[in-house]
Amino acid sequence: MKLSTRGQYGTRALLDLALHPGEGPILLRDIARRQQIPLSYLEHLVAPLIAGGVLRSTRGARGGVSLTRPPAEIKLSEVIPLLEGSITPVECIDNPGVCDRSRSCATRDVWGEMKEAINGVLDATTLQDLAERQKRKEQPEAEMYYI
Amino acid sequence: MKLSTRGQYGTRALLDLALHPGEGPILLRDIARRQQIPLSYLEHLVAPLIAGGVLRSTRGARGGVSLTRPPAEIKLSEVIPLLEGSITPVECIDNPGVCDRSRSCATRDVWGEMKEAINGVLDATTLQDLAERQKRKEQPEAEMYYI
DNA sequence: TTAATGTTGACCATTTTGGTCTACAAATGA
DNA sequence: TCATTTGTAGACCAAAATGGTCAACATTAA
Repeated sequence: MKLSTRGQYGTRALLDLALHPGEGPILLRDIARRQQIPLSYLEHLVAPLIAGGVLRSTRGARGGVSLTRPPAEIKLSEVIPLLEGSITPVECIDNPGVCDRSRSCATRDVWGEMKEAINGVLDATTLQDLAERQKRKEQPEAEMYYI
Repeated sequence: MKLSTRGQYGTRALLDLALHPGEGPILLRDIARRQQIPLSYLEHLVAPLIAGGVLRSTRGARGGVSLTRPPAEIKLSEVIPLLEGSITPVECIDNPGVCDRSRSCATRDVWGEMKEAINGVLDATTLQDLAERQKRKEQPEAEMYYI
């Protein structure tokens, strides 16, 4: 039940973009540096995000990548499948035909509930939410003084 | 975010045992046949379940494996970690030291929520629950007549 | 036109997955 | 006691997934 580095890095890259709104295209090189992701690997991660309509790229000098929509309108439930493929814990949830037992399998029901639980978390989180949490973590003093 | 065959097969094997209560040791060979699991692979899956105190084995003629406790007292949240290792989506949840960024990483929070969501489903499901669901699936006619 | 970008695809080493096979240990029952 | 029936343990293996790197190329701004 692990998230691969594709999902982890890809999400970090998108959060990085959400933290730099209205600055025009952001260099992959800068995202890679700030998020500690190998540039040549990050290049592969942006491809499915562009294909999925989450990112737009600008080539050439002063190029880079930018979000196609405001961060508040991009949910992780949209983004993670682009990076990782379906989040289903077992193939037979999305595609019952892969197993004879699907119709009458009690364990399958549980894996279905698990998928819904995971999706619930991803669907409730936008890039805006991530960016706000991140900003809060970087100024912990502010609210601490008032406790 | 996939469950490996270890978790799938192991859970099916335990469900199989929960469906045969009070019959003494059950042959691995029979579990393997009913659950369509290669016997020589199943042998490897029972080892961690025995080590984890969920199964007891009896060697020799008339041997087999049996549950150490009533199915209602065995939750999937106990069993799945034995088969799959920790269910955490990313290592830094269980062990923050693996990543510099842990302390201030907003994405990490989301992976933590995801872990809790998954654990919630597993913790709410016992082998007894699975067995009951399974029996219901195998006699769908019964309640259908009264709808 | 050239330098600065992103794009694409080939390539690769390592790890994980999903097993098989063989030798062995223990218990039963004849 | 001995043959048979079980589970146990470990070595071994092929295939796939993971996590990259690298080089050639396409596009655009200055």
